[in-house]
Amino acid sequence: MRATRQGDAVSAALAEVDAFTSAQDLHARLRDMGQAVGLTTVYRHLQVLADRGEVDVLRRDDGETLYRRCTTDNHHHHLVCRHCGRTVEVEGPEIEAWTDRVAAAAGFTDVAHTLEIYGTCTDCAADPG
Amino acid sequence: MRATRQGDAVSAALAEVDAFTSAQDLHARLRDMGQAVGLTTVYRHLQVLADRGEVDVLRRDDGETLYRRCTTDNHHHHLVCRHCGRTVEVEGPEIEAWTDRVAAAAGFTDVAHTLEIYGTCTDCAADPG
DNA sequence: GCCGATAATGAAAACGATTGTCAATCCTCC
DNA sequence: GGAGGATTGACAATCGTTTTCATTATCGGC
Repeated sequence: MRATRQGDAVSAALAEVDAFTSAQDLHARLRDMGQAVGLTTVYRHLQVLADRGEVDVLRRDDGETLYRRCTTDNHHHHLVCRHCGRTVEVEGPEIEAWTDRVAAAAGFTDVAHTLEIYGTCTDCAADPG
Repeated sequence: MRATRQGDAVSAALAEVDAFTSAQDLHARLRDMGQAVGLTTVYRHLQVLADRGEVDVLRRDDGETLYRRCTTDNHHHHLVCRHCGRTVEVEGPEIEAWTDRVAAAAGFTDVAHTLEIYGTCTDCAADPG
């Protein structure tokens, strides 16, 4: 992919945000930064980054898709604040072992899993605004 | 909620399907059964059943929402065939303990989690058509 | 068994996130 | 400094889902 102002801007915006963020939110954030990028283009870059495994993808209950640049390349899960989106990455080898064991017991192959933990972070618990 | 032909039909259709099923799929299934129910009505009943905890809800990667009448009322997870939707319910007390422990360590409160396991069931592995 | 209040239905329109279209624009390599 | 091909972005289209609202059906009271 070519280096473009828009691509760089999307990557930079992602790097600045710790929380899981939607495409629309990033679009607005870029506009506010004076780095306006078309919404379509934001979606496109997010898709490419997701395909490459450079961002993690999460789907909110209401259907909006959230993206986040994670710090580790290892398989991990997320502890996500349901108010502000702030996220802690967690690893749990015992979880992987458990899911593999359960799936094998049922005769399932080609196994993958999704696990996300939702809660209220300390900041949001202190300031429920 | 009043007893209606449509409500009964939706519940009956759900009872007949083992797999996680979409609203649109149920709608078509009902029509084929000669028990046609408006799509809007199917959505409405599914929403009510989901709110009551009588059906479990799952979101597919493409955004479609899937529903399933589960056999246990206990908190459990799903081992879902990504080809046919056939589902095995699994419980994992150690998972609950782990997520609670991890969340507490990070200071998160009001914790919940989602965990689904996806794979290929024995039937679909035998007949990849 | 009938009636009326009111809940349920469903066709069509609205909605919202996302994706496709396509002409204009921008990189990159020569 | 082009030429050529990828990238952009305004707009329209898509698709699952929800809302609207006039019509229909249910059920408690008579």
